[in-house]
Amino acid sequence: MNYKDTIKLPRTSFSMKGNLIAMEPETLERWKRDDIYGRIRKARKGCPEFILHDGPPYANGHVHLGTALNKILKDFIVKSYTMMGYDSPYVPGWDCHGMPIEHRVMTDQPEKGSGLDLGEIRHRCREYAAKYVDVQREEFRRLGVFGTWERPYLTMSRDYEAGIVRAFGSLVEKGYVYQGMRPIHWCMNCGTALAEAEVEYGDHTSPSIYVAFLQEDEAEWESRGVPAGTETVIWTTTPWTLPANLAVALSPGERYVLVGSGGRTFLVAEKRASAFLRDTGMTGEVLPGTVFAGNELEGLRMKHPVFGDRTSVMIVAEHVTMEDGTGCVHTAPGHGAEDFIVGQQYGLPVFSPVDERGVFSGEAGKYSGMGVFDANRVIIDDLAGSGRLLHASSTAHSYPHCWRCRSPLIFRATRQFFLDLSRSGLKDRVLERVDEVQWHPGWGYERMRNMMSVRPDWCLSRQRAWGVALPVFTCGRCAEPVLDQGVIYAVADLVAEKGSDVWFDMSPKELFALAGREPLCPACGSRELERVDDILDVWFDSSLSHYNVLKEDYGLSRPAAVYLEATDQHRGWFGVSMITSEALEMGRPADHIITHGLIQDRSGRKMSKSLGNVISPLEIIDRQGADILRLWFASVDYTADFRADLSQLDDAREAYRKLRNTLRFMLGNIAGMEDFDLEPGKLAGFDRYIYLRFRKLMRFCIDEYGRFQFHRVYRELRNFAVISLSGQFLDMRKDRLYCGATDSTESVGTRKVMAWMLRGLVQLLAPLIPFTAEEAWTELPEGLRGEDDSVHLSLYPEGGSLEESPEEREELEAWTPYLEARKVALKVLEEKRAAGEIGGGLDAMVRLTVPEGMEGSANGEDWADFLIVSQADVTAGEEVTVSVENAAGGKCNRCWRILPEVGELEPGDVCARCAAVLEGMEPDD
RNA sequence: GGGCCUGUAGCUCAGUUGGUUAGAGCGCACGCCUGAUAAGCGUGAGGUCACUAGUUCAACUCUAGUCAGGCCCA
Repeated sequence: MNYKDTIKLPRTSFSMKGNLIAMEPETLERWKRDDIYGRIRKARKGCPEFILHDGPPYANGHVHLGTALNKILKDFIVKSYTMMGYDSPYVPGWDCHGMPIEHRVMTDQPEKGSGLDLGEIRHRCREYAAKYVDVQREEFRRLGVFGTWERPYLTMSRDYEAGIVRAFGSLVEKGYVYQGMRPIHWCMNCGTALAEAEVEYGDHTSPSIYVAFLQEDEAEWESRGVPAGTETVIWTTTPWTLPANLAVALSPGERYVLVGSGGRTFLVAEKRASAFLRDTGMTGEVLPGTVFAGNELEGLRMKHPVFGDRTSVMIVAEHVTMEDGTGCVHTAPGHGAEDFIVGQQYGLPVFSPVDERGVFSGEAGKYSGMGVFDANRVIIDDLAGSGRLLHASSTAHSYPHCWRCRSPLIFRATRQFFLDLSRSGLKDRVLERVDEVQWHPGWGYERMRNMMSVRPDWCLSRQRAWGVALPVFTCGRCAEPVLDQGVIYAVADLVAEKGSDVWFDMSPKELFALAGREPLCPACGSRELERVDDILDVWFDSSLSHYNVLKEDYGLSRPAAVYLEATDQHRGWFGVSMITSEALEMGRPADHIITHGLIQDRSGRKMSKSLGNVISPLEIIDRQGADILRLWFASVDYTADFRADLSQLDDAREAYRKLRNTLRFMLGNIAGMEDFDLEPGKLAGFDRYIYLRFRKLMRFCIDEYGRFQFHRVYRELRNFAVISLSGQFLDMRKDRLYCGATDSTESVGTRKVMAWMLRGLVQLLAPLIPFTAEEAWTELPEGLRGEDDSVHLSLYPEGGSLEESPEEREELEAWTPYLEARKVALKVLEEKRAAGEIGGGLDAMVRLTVPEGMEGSANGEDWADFLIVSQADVTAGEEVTVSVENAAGGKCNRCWRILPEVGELEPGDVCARCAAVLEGMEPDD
């Protein structure tokens, strides 16, 4: 007879396959319709706050894998803390100003942006940024990330821009802002500064000259062991920068030697001596016995090669290489980035006697009025005339050009505005704040400290179009900067009303009028002021999110609990935020600063379009679903760089499948239950074990969520599902669930503990796979689910209720020998199976000996059930021994166990237990 | 060149204060079940713990260095 109709097989509408591609968008729709995020906010109102403050991604392009990782990690935190009972709002933001967008807008123009006026450029940039805010917003939502998507913060919003101006005013008021000089790429044809991204490198032919510097103060040279008359040789391809020469840089650790040639003595690096002779065509040799380390010559002075009345000083610099030239590097701080930095270290002035058209100014003496490239010839001739020139030729090399007009660029120092980090001990104060922050992982602290302590003053001004203007002026008469906080604050108010474009539309007179004053230069009394139309560095914009966003308007407060960004943001957003926060006297912006690694391809290389190794998160979502992507990210330790390979996705999918099937099986077996009131004390045998194990699991996962260790949560959940549930508990309980009497104490206990675990499991999974968890939650019987119709509204058990008592610990440990005995038995069963003596476990009868005291039962569990065999014969012995033979008796046609009584009862083809169950069933059951 | 970081089975991760034959899951191989079935169960094979020196009775774990890679600077 077929008894299939008399057993209770699992029944559920929770399908085996996820079909996430269809399900997720529906769930999103439902969340939107039900305003799930708004309801969470309401439900947690008044609870302790836990604010994760969003570092704004750049509003350009589609979401890539790294951005997705960042947002998903943030969502893990927000969702888990919400379920821990915190009020954890999430306000996403976007960084909207800046070069990449401006560059994009300009290159999209047929004529590379020529002909567009400033207002039009800014307008197009704004539209471009707005477009990508929309694009990315939808992509982020699709990931299942909860937040105020309908009201994010944008650095280009009027409020935010006004906040930038106001904060700038405050920094001016506190005296942090000053004007200084700094060299930048300059196009003398367009008369404009260029950002690095606008520079195109291409071939260019330049002069190539060797120039010998004469000593000054020969006695000092001799005291360092350098013979009088020794000439220091430099090599350069930009003769026109020689008038601005202030120093010669040597490598501190390299060896320098004297080369004798034609009766003269030259100082060059040992490694460059032969190349020097070869290139100049001179004959000569290294003079034996005299070697100097670069740093032994520091501070010596030379006569300036073109201006006899000026001097040049010997310095040492790390950037000096032995790849070309003489190892003695002509240094003009006004004409090179490295020269500028080393010049700052030596306190050299930033001398740049070249105007915006590339013409020498009055400071360039006899060259005044000449174009710099025209002056090359003249300078070379002068050097030849004075005997300073050792050799001249020309060389083709890679040289920076203007992206727009293609003409070669020059490096030219310009006036820039800086934030003074030494003012009021600002840097030291920031370092104190760094001490207050909890860094995850811990080395973030070292990194931030080291970076912050060597950080130079922050250059705030940029000669670009797309950003917030520095609200400052210069005097038309004396050229001094005019920084007026009163005007700045008045401008901020107007920006709040009309946006940051207003600056460019108003005259100095009108702008001062906002503060009720006439323009006036405090230095010279002139009323002729000029607007500075520089914009602020975009880092300044985003650094102020703590100031502009962590406030009541957004339902937030400061400091934030968490900042979470990739490790490159130590110098970026983390660093600049710490600076402005402290400069504005607002303390630290966040309690915890977490970093994640960067995403690379399988071999550790950066992902880039040109390498063709890019993995798109959007593609993964389209093909597999957001929960798979999220599970993938949950599985890795994000603190290290993440070598992403699509094959890892197979593993995430497998994990998902296993978790889903486990939920499905449990859902199927609790179908029809109404009473979910778990009484742990009444649980017996392995039910009790699994109960204690699950308590431990919950405790562990909630702790690890608290510590932002998602991959540990993932690992434990997955292992628990695979080993403890699927491999042990559920497998072991199939007989009872299917064939046992539904209303027996054992069946009821098993179902209750299973239902309880199911609910907990769905909750623990919710932050990681929010869509699937929600789907499972809706499948839970109402009595189990409780009042929350969304899993994301539900709360984890209080920490205290999960605390492990010593008794509980002991009780759990008591199971170890039984589980070990089970392992041994399974192994012997496998041997018999391999030998062809048995097939399934139910064919077997196991004889085992176990240590004294274990023979009665498997810790309250029937040994045969525990081993999933038909019969077990257990006796006390010295150690665990197992032998397996074919079970004797008849096969019960209902439960498939082989038992001796089968055939001796009525009906004749079932066991005693099944006979009794059948007896108790209603006829039409 | 500097600061910080990473390197344990094919993959993702554990390895507690240095202490017996380095663990797990997945994958793979083999087998079982056919009442979780495009499911479920079991067994097994996989690692000179990047490398080299040192400290120690003992090092994946400590020290120094090397190699490979990453980020930020220069």
